[in-house]
Formats: sequence, structure tokens, C-alpha cells
Amino acid sequence: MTTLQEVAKASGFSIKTVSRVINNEPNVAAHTREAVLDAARRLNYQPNFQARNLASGRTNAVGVVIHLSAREVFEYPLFNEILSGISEALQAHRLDLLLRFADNDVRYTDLVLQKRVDGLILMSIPAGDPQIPALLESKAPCVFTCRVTDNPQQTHWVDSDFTDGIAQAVEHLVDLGHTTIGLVAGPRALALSQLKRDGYTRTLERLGLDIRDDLIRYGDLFTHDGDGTTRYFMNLSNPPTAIIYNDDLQAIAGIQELTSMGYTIPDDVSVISVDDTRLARYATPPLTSVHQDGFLKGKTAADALIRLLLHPDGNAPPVSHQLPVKLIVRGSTGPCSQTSSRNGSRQRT
Amino acid sequence: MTTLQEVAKASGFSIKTVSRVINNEPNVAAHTREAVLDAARRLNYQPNFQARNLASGRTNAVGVVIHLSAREVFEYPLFNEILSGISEALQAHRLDLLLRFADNDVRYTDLVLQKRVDGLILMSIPAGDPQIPALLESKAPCVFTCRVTDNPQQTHWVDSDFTDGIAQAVEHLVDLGHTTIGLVAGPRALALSQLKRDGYTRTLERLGLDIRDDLIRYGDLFTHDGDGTTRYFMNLSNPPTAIIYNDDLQAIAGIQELTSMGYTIPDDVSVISVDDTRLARYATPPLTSVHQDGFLKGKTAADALIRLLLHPDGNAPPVSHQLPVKLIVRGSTGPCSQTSSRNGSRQRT
DNA sequence: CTGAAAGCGCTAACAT
DNA sequence: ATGTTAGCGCTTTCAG
Repeated sequence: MTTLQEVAKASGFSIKTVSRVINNEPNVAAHTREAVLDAARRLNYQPNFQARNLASGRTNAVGVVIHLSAREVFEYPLFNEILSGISEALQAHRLDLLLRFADNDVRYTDLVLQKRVDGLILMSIPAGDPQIPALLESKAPCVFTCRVTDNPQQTHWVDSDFTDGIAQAVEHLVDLGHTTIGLVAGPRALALSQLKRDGYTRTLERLGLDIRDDLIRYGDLFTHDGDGTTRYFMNLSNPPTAIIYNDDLQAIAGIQELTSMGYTIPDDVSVISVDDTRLARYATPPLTSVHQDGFLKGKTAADALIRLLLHPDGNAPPVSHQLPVKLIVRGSTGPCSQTSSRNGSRQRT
Repeated sequence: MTTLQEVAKASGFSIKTVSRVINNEPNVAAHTREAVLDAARRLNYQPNFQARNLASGRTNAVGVVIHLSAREVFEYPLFNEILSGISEALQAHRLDLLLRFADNDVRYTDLVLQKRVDGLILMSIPAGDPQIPALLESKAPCVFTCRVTDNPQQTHWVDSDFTDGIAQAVEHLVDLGHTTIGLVAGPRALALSQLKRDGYTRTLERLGLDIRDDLIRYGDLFTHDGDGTTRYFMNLSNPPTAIIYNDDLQAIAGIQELTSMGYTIPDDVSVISVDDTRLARYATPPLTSVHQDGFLKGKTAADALIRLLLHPDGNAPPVSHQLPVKLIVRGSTGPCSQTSSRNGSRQRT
């Protein structure tokens, strides 16, 4: 292991001059620079990041924290897209990417408190997570890829506009004649679940349709419908003719459940999913889905964090990015087969 | 930021004693330990990893290097499975995971040379990669998830037994009456391509069938068949009745190409893919595929690396792990529709 | 059982 | 344009 010291000795210059050359700082004579670089090359010098980091107080690494297990993360293509976006943004700034799966109360604040990374991108952190207060108090640069509901003003975040997404989904279904629509939101503690609920109720209200509490369910992410939500819906005395699931995986599981119960999709029940990952396209039938741009989400979050790292804006107000979403219509939605008094008479507002 | 120094002062003990307590070293009186821990808690002490790493020479982080772009990696589910396995193994040893996408000559040797990580797991590195020699020379702990053909003895590796996998695929096809089988291997520079070729030729030989060079093609990974291999095959004067593609994505693209050319799968052409990721199950028709266990591959590689980190076995011979694979038969393969003289008369060896 | 001193390899003032 | 001097916060000898 060659050190700056040794390069200094070999080149005949001081350690500081060598440091300047290695770090491409100005104010070094051209021939000095050459001589130093030559010595460095000869000795096969490599700067030691540990030392550099300790002395400078920076790590040139960013932590990505996901509040799920590695398996869950990698089973759902959306995270891959997000990670891909993050990774691309970081690479452009030569920042390293430290991945931390924080399921089961795994700590993540130590990443910044122990100076392992310069900042964090946090994904799917539920409201009320006990580590959040300490994190915010530490003033470490952080960007959340979803809103943390209990600290709305205090964090930078980037999120997709699920309220609008569900609104588009509901409108599409109502256009097809559906008036009884089930909504499977995610966990209550995630902001996205509340956003979806808002989009659902507001749109039904706006279109003058009834809102039934028994048609709104909360649940897990990605769960393969082990919770029986689909069965619950279809066993209601007045079951929905369309169901909006929380994500593609849930929708696929829901369709399997519906099929096993004897329903045909979309003839008997229309199904809409959210996220529109690759899974939506490969499903049978292909899913009508609310598309969100995972790559952009990741890139936007990373760029926001990079900005924080470059310009530590003491107390500037948090920045938020709301990304647009778009309903992609495929084969899992169709006209409502049940004649309904509202059918055909609905007026668009 | 609280330092050991400050905890020492607050607790009235020396910095070394505090260090011992923090690191759970023996030879500290119980009440001393209590007093120190108490002070540390009061001051909200967090060890600084940079300093600890610099002093100890270890980083407690492992680098994962993939010779593909972030997009490519995350588009293909196999890598997710591998990463998931790696991540799980590392987490058990409280090692951090640094991800590096090394497409386009991105450097990765600096990760170890500059002491950012303690060791590397390398994926999909082609033979002849110019960074390999320096890496091996540095003696840094490394595990490859595929064999690097030009340094067979010098590296630890874990790989799936593609030779056997392709053998199983060929046998299955021959059982179905196919005697003209196309093979699309990966890039020539990857060991897995050679392994597949070996499995192909050896099995045909063993079964007494002809080996035609024009039925073996090399190509990229995951390419969506922009290279026209499928078209090339079908335009041969004696085209194959079955094709083994390099991976699930290629097989899916191949099926699309075959379909657009008017062939029906599997009635006209049988198709087999390798990897058996989720994509294989969702494809239409579902793919007959050579399954490899990505999670296990990742976990095995990480565990091998961890062993190297814990027991730096100077010059012990490299360890290799060959993981079993298994052909999963689904709907993309069927009986050969062409009458052939060999049909039905073949004897299993 | 506990402590003092000497670095790890680099950066960051402040000289010159 | 170049060099000197302190540290960064911790671990590691080696002494008590």
C-alpha cells in the first residue's frame, strides 16, 4: 500500500503538493504536477478513502434505505426501476450506493450517525417509524420517496400522484358503467394509502356516486391476497363489479382468486392495478394499471439528495416533487355487465 | 458529534477503557462497563466508522460489482434474486453492501485498492476484462459468480451447472422427437456460453445425433433479438424444430419473432429458455426453462466471501461451487411435428 | 484490569 | 507555487 508520504518522498516534493496534484487542485506548476503524477504512477499509488473521508468528513456514498426485506424488494419490479434511477443519478456524481433493507426494526439511522454515508434516500418508511425523529433531529440530508404523513412539512420527498391516479381509474370504470367499485389500499400507515383513498372518495363524490365504507379495505403491500379481501368483497350482499387493487402483484393474486371463484375477467369483474410494472403487461389478461415512472422517481429522489449534499441549505424549506401518473387501459377492464339505473345516464362534470 | 474522548472524560475513564467497553472486549470490570455505557448513552455516543475503519484497516462493507448497466441489471429478475441472496447473507454478518455497475469500462478495482470495501463479489465479468489481473494481484478477497475462463484456477467462484442444464434441455427435446435443435448461447467471452455449448454438443454426441455448427449462435445477454438470430435460424435450408435461447428475455423475444413469422409455439417450433425467472411463468405460452436458483447463487457467493474475510487463507486453493439446475417443463415445448427417420427409434443411453 | 502514547493516511489551515 | 503543522476519531501496541 503506497501512501501520499511515499509519493512525496519519491517525487521530492512535500506531501501537500502531492495531495494537491492528486486532487487536481490549482496552483501547481505544470512540471511539478508531471513529476508527482509520474512518481504516483510508478509507485502505483491509490488514495485511501478511509483516511480521506476521516479527514474531510465526507464519505461520497449515499445510503438507500428500504423498509422491506431484500426478498420483497427484489420480487417487485417497481423497486428495481427506482433503484435503477437512483443508481444512474448517483453514478453521474461518482457517489457510491449503500443498500440497507430495514425490515424488522433494522436500524438505519446509524448510517448517517456513524458517518458511513453522506445522506439517505428512504423508501416505504411508514408513518410513526420510531427512528424518524432522531433522523430528522440529526439534520442529515434525507429524501423520502413517499410522504411520511406525520411530518409533512419537515421532509423532502418525491412521490407519485396517486390521488390523481385513482381518480383516473375510477373515472375509467364509471365510464364503463361501473358504479360499485372496491378499493384495496395499502397499509394505513403509508401515505400512499391515504392518497389513494382520497382519490377514490373525491372522484365518486364529484361524479355523484355513493361512497360505501365497506368497499374500502386497507392491507399489506404485494400480499398475495392471503388476507381474503377479494373473497370479502364478493361475499358482500351488493358486491363490487370492479376492484382497484393496491399494486400489480395484488391484482394478479386477486384475479386468480376471482377466477377460482368462478368469475371471468373482465366480463364479470373489472380489475385495475397500480404501478404498471412489467408484471401488468405479462399478466393474463394484461392489466389495466395506473402507471408510475419508477425510474424517474428514483432519479428525482437521488438528484434532490445530491442537491442537498452540494448545497447544504441549513433551514430552507423542504422540497417536494409530485410525479404524474397515467392510467394505461388494457384487458382487465370492460363494460359493466349489470344493468344499473345509473348506467348510461351519468353526466360527466 | 460525540467522540470517544468525550465519553472518556465524562465517565472518568481512559479513552482505551471506553473503547474496550464500546467494542465489547473482555477484561473490564462490570461496574466500569456500566459507568462507561451510562456516559455513552447520556452523550448519545455513536462510533465513527471512518475513524474506526482507518485505524483498523477494515471497512465492514462488501462490494458487489456487476458488469452491466443498472437498467439491464434491474430489468432481469435473476439479478434481483442473486442480490437478494447476497444481501441476506451479508446482513447476517452486519456487513454493508456497496453496489457498483461496471458497464462501459467503469472501474471497480478501486473499491478494494482504495479501501472502500473489504472484498468483492463480481458478476458477469467477461474473460479478458482488463481489470482482472490487477485485481488478482492485489490479493483482495474476491468471489466470482461465474467462472472467468482465462483464470480458471486463480479465482473463487460459484456458478450454476449450465452444461448439465442444457443437457437436460436437449434430452427433453430429443425425447419429444426433435433432432434439429438451435442453440443461442450468450457472449463468447462469458464462461456460461461455453458451458452451454459443451452441454449441447456432448449431449447430441451421446445421443448419436449430428452436430451442425450453423445451429449454434453466440450473442448478447437479454437482447430482444434485434440481432435476428431467430430469423437466421428459420431461414436455414434445414431449420431447427426447436430452439434453446440464452435466457428468458431472449426466449420471449424469440417467441414474438417466431409468432410474427407465422409459427405457432410449440406446435411448429419448441422453445426452451434458461434461468426460469418469474418471466418464464408469466410468458405466453409459459416457458419450459432451465431453472437456476438465483437466491442460492447469491447467498453461496456471499457466504464464500465472508469465509475469506474471516479466515484470510493466504494461498489456499480457490474454492468453487457448482449449483445444480433443473429443467422445468411448461407449455413452450411439444412433440416434433415433422416426421423424422429417428423419431421413436432413439434409444436412451 | 486500566492507561499512555503512537500512529492509520489524509486534509486543512496557515505559513513561506 | 510550495511546505509545515495539526488534527480527524479510533485502534493498537506496550506499560503499568
